[in-house]
Amino acid sequence: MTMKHSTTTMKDIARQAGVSVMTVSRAFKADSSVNEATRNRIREIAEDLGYVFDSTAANLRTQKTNFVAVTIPSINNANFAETVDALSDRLAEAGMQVLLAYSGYDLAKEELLIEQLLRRRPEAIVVTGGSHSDRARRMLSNAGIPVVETWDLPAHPIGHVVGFSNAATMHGMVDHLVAKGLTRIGFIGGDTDADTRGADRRRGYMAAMARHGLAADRLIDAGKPPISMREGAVAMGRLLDTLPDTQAVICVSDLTAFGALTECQRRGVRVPQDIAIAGFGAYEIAGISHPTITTIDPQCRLIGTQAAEVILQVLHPTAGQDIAPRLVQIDWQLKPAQTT
Amino acid sequence: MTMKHSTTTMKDIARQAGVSVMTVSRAFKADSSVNEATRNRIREIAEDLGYVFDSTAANLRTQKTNFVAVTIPSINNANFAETVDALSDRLAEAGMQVLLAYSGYDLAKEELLIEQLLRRRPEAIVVTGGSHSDRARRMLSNAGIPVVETWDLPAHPIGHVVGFSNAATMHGMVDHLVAKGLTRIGFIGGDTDADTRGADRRRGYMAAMARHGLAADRLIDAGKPPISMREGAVAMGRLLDTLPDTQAVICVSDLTAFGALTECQRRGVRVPQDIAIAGFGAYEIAGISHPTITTIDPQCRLIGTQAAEVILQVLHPTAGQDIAPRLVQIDWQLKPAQTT
DNA sequence: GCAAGATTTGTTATCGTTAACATATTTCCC
DNA sequence: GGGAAATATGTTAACGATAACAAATCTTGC
Repeated sequence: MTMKHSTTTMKDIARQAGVSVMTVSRAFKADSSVNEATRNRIREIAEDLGYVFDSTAANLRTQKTNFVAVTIPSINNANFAETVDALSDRLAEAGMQVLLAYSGYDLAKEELLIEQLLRRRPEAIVVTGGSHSDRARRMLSNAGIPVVETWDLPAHPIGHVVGFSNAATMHGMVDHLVAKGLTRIGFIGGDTDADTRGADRRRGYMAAMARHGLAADRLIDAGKPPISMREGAVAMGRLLDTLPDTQAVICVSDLTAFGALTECQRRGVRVPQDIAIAGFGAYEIAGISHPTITTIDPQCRLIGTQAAEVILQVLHPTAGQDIAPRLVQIDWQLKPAQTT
Repeated sequence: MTMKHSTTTMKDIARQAGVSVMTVSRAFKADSSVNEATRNRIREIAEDLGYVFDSTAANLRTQKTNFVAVTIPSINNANFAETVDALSDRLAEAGMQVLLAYSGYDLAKEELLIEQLLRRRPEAIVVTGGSHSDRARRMLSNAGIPVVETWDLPAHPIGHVVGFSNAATMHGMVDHLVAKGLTRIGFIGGDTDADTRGADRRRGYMAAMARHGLAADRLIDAGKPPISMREGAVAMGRLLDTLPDTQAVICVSDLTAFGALTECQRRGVRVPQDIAIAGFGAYEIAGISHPTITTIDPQCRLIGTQAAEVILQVLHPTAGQDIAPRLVQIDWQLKPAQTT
């Protein structure tokens, strides 16, 4: 009720309740021994004064912050959003929160973020991908907390890994298309390595084509990440202009693929009869666009829950559990377009 | 280089540098007076020991945390993501970070989040919408920090407001459709008030129809939020089954509208010749789908920057500035579908 | 060369909470 | 009824940084 602007502390409550600060502190902990009457009186006074517990003090004293830091490349990406959502849900069950930051597909920015996050003393940190600046790697190694790299299988992991091979998914995709008798297969993706997972997919496409003895020379650069629908449409226009005999095109994501699809629709090019379109990510749109889009489901939510699981196991090891770095490989799945 | 697991503090650096802790503290502040040689030596030792500044301690001592708490209904929503992105960009310029939390369109969960966020002592808090539980309202009022409600124009604002009338946008949309000679106009949206902005849009549609003397009886319930593409497709199916003479349908968001569009495509119903489809949010898909979707641009990024602006003004008031609650009304824009 | 000011460094106390230990009070059983 | 165990509360110091003040050292001008 009271309209206090200066913050109320346990001291204020203690004074009013005629007890020590320690008793007030105990009154807010579930398991501590305080007389029920006293506890209720303290809680009432606290509510009355509009008291809000101060985590900053508790964090310092207990050396626990109860949150996990997470970096993702972009906040505006349904794939990462789902991973974070799943991670967050699982951690919440254990009373932990997520502190989210995003790098804008920029490793220098990521380094800065990691430093800022570590300053807040998270219990663990989850990063997207296996590529980081040297200093970022060093900071993560020295942080003394569990580190989980996700969405990738780094050649030299820093700590734990929950991910999959982006290149392998493209092998799966190329195999799928070749099995359908398609051979002139293109790829639409970014031109830089800023999106390392996108770049891995591009390399995977090239390797897979080579393995089939096919030319991987239908590569369309769609510019700097994030590459979304608009870029996909433009790139598809270029592909149709320059290499009209292309039979199939793999896009770095479903959003790009959908953009490409719309460009075909605008030009009267029939999909999949004239050209087949594949994407990545199992975004909602892949399953609902008309026609639907062949895609790879990287199991975004599973990545999140597994990352949470690793963190919880490492932070609260049950007897007989090893402390070795975990490597959780996620089984992605190819989801073919529904043929109508 | 050193692989310390127990955390290094300023004390360790001070000892090694032969100075007091205070000097170490100063060596990390840009403006403080420390001998250049000493500062460099301290910085080197810090780097060498893998020192990471401890914000939890600084936060407690200075009573400043340099972050702004933000709640949004869903992390997987491009509209809110853009607002947060813009907010975050602007705040970063002022050296502040964003702590993001999402409520899952649940006011009880929002209350819990707000409490958890306030415990971490943010400098300000930004919430989405103007509907909150009583306790949440009370906590926000008493927090003693700037509060900004966004994406809405609450009847009884808690503090500052940066938003627009969701109902008004639907008036604009209905006017637009009626001007095209369409009268049998439906609405696809949620069945509950959990998504308060969605509910406001529905009410806006009904009021606007009434104002034109038209029946607002073509309401299709698409279920509980979040309502996305799948729900839009299902709802459109129901609409076409039950009210096939409908001339236009307004959807609670562009994602829903796109889902509806695909259902029409699957059924061979021509858009916009047989039925016009409108959405909300100016999502990328509205401008790129084939055909494109008439939509309302709520200026997501502008909401974010303006919210940041309000916060910065209130936290660092320049001379002669009033301290009255700000009301920033955002000018949404109707973006008609491109007629081919 | 020396006082006055500028620069650099140190000392002490503190932010709000809680672990660890100490003490007071109650309960319970023989 | 007395003493051990259980329960309830208090005291002290600490987490790691920094504001405020104090002191030491270096400049500078005349």
